[in-house]
Amino acid sequence: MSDVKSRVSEDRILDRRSRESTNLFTRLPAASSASRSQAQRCLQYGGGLSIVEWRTLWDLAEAGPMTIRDLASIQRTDHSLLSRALPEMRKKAYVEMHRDSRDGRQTIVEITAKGRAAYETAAPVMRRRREALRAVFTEAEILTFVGLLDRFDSFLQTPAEDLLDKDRKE
Amino acid sequence: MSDVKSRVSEDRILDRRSRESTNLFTRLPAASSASRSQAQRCLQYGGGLSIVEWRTLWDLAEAGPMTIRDLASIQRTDHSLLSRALPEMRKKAYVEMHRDSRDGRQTIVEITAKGRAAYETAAPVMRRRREALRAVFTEAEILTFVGLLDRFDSFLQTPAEDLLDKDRKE
DNA sequence: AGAAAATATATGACTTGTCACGTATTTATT
DNA sequence: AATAAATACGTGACAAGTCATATATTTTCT
Repeated sequence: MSDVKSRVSEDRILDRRSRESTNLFTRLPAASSASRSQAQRCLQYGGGLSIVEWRTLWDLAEAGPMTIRDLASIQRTDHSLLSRALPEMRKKAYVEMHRDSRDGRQTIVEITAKGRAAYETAAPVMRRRREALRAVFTEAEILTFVGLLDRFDSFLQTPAEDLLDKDRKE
Repeated sequence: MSDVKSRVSEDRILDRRSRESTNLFTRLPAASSASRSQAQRCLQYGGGLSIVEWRTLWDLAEAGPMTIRDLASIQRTDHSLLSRALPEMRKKAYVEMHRDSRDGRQTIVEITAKGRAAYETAAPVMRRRREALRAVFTEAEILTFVGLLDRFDSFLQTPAEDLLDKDRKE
């Protein structure tokens, strides 16, 4: 809808937009934001968890207690995001946290009964969403997609200096 | 690097991580964030523009003056992001803004000489980055990638209700 | 023309996410 | 054992992005 302008845009604008539509550096953030929005709306239907809360409860419910570092690694996000979200989740009694006795640096996070209840309210909604996605992409297409993302990720981990000093090879 | 743990993670954690690695809803935000970080580091080398500033100057330099709505459409982002960034850019004298005389709702944004200079400082760095990406993906692979993103995007525009009430078809 | 609907922009409140840096603890080195 | 290096986490500061809502201006409909 929003693409169809009632007023005629000038060609230079349309050209620019069309050109940018193949720019992965533009497309990925856009897709990611849209995905986040859709997830937030789904979670509204499933009890009102935030995305971070949902992901955390999901991981804990499926894989059991783990450290903040493990959660961040599974969710492919920064530990600080969890570090900030977890105290709030503990306040809501979704999780319990305690220092690891074998490694005093680590915090073990564990889901509570109330956390599991919240998870089970959201889970059917989120499962439907995943099923709906599987109706759009075949298994093979998902693997292609993921393979491209793997390669894109590894490109993104190239330090900026290496990208830019392509002449200065040692 | 961060994937290789010196301490042995339990299998349940590794299994969970591996399972989640094919979850597009996890992978896309991760790739997008990594892309943003890399861009920010590149822009540090190219004069210190923010991402929003860079995208805006790029569009204005390449396609000429346009409205906020046009910029948002090209950048596939929310207009409010631009709405907030532009006054700051005007203060830095990167852009000029004036009301459209033909449509008093619209604001026409135009690049200044100083804005163009900032653009030209950043542009070679960002061009190198795009070239580096083209060394990783063939033209055909990019098109495949973009095609998958198109389909993912259109899935994401499905309203949450439609996803969830798949039984209740009218 | 006048009322109603649509559009463009601004703004407050919020979420997700990064980075840099500090502290505590553990592991590695000498 | 003592020191150095690495690791886990917490936290401040900030960027990017969304949504809802308000306001001004056009457009459309009657």
